[in-house]
Amino acid sequence: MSLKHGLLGLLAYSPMTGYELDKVIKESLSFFWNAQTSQVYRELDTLKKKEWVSSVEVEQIGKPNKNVMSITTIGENELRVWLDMHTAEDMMKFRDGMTMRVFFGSTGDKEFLLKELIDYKRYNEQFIERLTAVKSILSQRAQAINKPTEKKYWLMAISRGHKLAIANIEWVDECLTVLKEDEDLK
Amino acid sequence: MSLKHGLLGLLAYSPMTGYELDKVIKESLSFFWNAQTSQVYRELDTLKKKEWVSSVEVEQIGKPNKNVMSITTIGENELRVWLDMHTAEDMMKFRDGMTMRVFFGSTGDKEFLLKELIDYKRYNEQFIERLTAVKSILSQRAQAINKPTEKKYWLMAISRGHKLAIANIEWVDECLTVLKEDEDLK
DNA sequence: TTAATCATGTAACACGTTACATGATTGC
DNA sequence: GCAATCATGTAACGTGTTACATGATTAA
Repeated sequence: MSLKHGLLGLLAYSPMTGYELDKVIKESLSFFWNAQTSQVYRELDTLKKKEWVSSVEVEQIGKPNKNVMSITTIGENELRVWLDMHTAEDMMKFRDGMTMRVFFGSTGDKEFLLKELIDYKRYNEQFIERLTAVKSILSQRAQAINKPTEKKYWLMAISRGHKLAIANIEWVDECLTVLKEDEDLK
Repeated sequence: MSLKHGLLGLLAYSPMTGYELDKVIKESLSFFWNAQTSQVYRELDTLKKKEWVSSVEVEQIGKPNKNVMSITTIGENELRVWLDMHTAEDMMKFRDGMTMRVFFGSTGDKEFLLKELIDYKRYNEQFIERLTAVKSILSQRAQAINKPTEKKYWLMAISRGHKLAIANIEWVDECLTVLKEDEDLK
C-alpha cells in the first residue's frame, strides 16, 4: 500500500505531469497521504518501468518542457486490483507516534508533554479548517474534470479525517484533565 | 520516529532479550505500533552500534543462550531527547490507507468496498476488545516491574486507541448509509 | 508425534526522508 | 532586483516487509 496507487488513482482522473501530481497531493490528498516531490518523480519512474503509466513530452513556449503522464490499461487494472483486493486487516497495521509518545510519557518532561498535547490539539483544529478548504477545492475539481460521481467518495474520505480529528481533540482534553489531576495532588 | 525509541522505552523499564521485546511489542504495543521479529533484532543491532544499549550473553540450561539487552546512559538521554523534542506537527504526517481506499473508491467494485468497510468495522470492534485485554496485561506488568506511575500513561495511550476505534466505527456506519442511499435510487 | 515455545538471525526488496542541483519566467 | 512559480530530478540514508534458515525442549 503506497504512493504508487495514489498516483495511479489521480492519473485515472486525467493525465498530469509530475509537477501537477505533486501539487494535487499537497493540496488535496495531504489530509491522508503526503509525499516528497522527489518521491513523486521516483515513483513515476517506477510506474513507467512497470508500464502502468506512459508519458509524452510536451514542448511549451516560455516554460520548461513537461512530461505528461497517462495511466495505461495495465495501470487501470492494477489500480482496480489494488482497490478490490487489499484487506481491511492491513488497515489495522498503522503506526501512531502520538500514542507512543504518551505511552512512554513518564520518562520525559511533563511540561514538554503538556505543551505537545496542546500543540497537537491546535494542529487538529487547524486540520479541520484545512478539510473545509480541501472540500471546496475538490468540489471545483469534480466539476472541472467532469466527474461528479467521485465527489461522494471524496466527501466520505473527508468525513473520516473530520471524525478522527474530533476524536483526537477529545482525547487531548481527557489527557490534560488526567495530567492536571495529579498536579493538584502535589 | 521509529521502532528504535519504542525499544529504548521498553528497555528503560527493565533489561530484556530481543525475543522478549518482540513478545511485549506484539502483546502490548501492537495497538499503536507493530514490528517484524527480524526488524527487532536488526534495530537492536543498530542500537548496540550507537551504544544506546549494551548486551550480556546469559547461558541457560536446556535452552539456547540469550542476549539480555540493557539501556545505557546514552540511550536514556536519547530517549528523553526524543520524547521531549519531537513535535506535534510530525504527528500530523500520518498515512491512512483506508482513507485512500475510499477516496479512489469509485474506480473499484462497489460490492468489494462495502465488504471491506464492514470488515473494517468488525476489526475495529475486535480492536476494542483487544484493548481491554491489553489493559489487564499492562496492569499486571505495572505491578510486576513495580512502576505504578507508568500505568496512568499507559491508560491514556489505550484511551486514544479506544476513541479512534469508536470514530472509525461511526465513520463506517456513515459510509454504509451514503453508499446504500444511491442503491435505493437505482 | 506433532505443535508450540524458546531463541537467534540474514538477505533482498520496498517505501519514505533529506539534502542537493538546475534554470527559466512572471509578478511585485 | 527579488521572490515565487514552473519543471525536473539524483544520491544517500533510514525504516519497514517478506522470505528464508536453524535447532533444541516441552506439553498434549
